[in-house]
Amino acid sequence: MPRGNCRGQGWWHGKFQGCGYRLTAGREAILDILSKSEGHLSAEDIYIKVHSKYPNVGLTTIYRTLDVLSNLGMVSKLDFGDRRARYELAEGPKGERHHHHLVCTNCNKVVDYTDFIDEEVELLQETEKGLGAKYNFKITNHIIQFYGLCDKCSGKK
Amino acid sequence: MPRGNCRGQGWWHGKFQGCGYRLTAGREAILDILSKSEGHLSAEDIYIKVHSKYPNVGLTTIYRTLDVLSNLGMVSKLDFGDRRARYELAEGPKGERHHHHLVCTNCNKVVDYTDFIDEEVELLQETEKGLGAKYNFKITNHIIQFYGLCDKCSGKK
DNA sequence: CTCCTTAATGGAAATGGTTTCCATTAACAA
DNA sequence: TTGTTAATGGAAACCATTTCCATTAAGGAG
Repeated sequence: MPRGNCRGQGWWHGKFQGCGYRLTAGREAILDILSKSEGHLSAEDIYIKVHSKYPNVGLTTIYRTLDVLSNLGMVSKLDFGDRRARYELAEGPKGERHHHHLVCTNCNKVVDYTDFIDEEVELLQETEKGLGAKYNFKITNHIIQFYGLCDKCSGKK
Repeated sequence: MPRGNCRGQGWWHGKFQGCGYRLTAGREAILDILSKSEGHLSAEDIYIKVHSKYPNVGLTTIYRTLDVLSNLGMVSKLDFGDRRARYELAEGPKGERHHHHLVCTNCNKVVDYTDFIDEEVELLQETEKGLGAKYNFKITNHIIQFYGLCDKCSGKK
């Protein structure tokens, strides 16, 4: 029962119902936390933050909701190599804070960069459109990441 | 002891020693399998293939070697959402078979695409150079993935 | 507003890919 | 050939994530 092929324009209050999802306290709590937090939160990070405000929301719901949001394209699920998924709000393609990631494969340090984003976004939108048409995909999200060694780690022998 | 900041040009026979890594039968076996296989292999896939030829290579070594190769930028570690890492040889940035991925978030189907790759590669190389300089990263690898619903999955309600 | 269908929930238990441990082996520089 | 130490493999541990299932509640129908 994939319902991710439903893409609204506005913000989530309407987005959910329009897609057949129910709007619950837990889901609102998670979106609330996500929109107020900077950085790349793990499911547990989110659980702790949500739990302090809504103690009756369980970890399982966190995972389930993040999965839904991810499928809807509202949240990006990221892997920085530290053995747990990280999540962040996916702004619209022209969103102000749109960025990609630079990851150190040694210490797992992550740099959010916004340089070159404009050119990237332009190309990605074309690519997305072209790929969607050619392969019949309804694309909701994308990920770009560069991997390497950061300043400190590349110095060490 | 990060040694990934060592990037040779040639192929792996020399690449290893130059970086201080030892060239062992297991490592050769894994590279051999990887270079002869199409597709996105899991650690276990590789283990099975390697094991049939070199029965004394253990799964642990597979993981360790893939990690080394990944840090060297010779192998890309991928996440398609099926709960296990996938690996493939990372050709040079201008390699013939260079491609990126389109992933269905419902059935985990993966499409390798090469469309738009030229433009992408060009932009990515500039970006890589710029980012490397600005943030002092020695970049060895990158990943681009589009997520959405494939033909079949977007039809279902 | 009330009823009813069924999506959503949460806590506990299970899962399983990946890592850790450690004694043993072997790569390769001297 | 020898010595140093990286590399190995098998078993056990790890732990993020999923599955189970009985219970709750969202929201459309009347």
